[in-house]
Amino acid sequence: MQPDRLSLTLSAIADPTRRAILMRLMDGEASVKELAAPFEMSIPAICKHLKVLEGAGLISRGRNAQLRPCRLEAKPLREAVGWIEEFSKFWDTSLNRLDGLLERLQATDPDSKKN
Amino acid sequence: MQPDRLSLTLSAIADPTRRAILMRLMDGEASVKELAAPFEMSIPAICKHLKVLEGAGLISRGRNAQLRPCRLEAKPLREAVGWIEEFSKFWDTSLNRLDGLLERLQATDPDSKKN
DNA sequence: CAGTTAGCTAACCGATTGGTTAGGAAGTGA
DNA sequence: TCACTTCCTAACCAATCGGTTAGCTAACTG
Repeated sequence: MQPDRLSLTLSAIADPTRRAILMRLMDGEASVKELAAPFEMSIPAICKHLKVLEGAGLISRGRNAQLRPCRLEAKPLREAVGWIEEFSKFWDTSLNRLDGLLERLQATDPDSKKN
Repeated sequence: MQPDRLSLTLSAIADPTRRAILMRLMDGEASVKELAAPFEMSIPAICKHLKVLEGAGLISRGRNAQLRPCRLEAKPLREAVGWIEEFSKFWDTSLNRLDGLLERLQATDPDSKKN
């Protein structure tokens, strides 16, 4: 069963390497080599991550001489935001007050951050 | 390397079965059997999904006789919303106009939809 | 007590994931 | 032409994922 678009998007951004790549692309287009630089992994590994991101529609690729620059695409993530915000809405209406209360209670704890 | 909390959350909701379970839990607590009913898979399979959701902190479990009811938990998904909204913000400010332009350009296609 | 119900773990399986190395294609430029 | 750079695919590998069945515990019920 091929996964639906939302699942594709979410599993694409579930990987920290791929999120870091997306963050980097917020500063503008970048080549594969530039994207790979911060990581301790091979170029082909980065290529695979880029393929996943492209498959989810989160990036698109251009062509400039030998370079195949990547840039961000907006739409699919909007859908993900939509889904998650369904839940936000639910929690905002029914759980926010309890949530705030809990945080306040934890804040009264002197300095032990055990959670 | 154990994954960070955000990755845990996102990969938990990347699965359509688990999203359906969360949706169901928006209507209130439910037992494992109740949660399993709509699906064509075995109870142990559902148990595994519940374990993933619990591991991500998205649900918690109670105890009532033989039942071990599940309920939603709010916090981890908030973090996910936060991360994704970082991107929304970026796109809203810098890409929306380009986005609209591109859609208009694609709309040179015969009769196409507006939004 | 015996029998039923709810839920779990263990062991197993095939498919997918996330990485590697090797090697090749395509473009640049001496 | 030849060398170099950039990026890709192919093949492989270990680990994880998503499901199964079998069998167990714990709690209710007759």
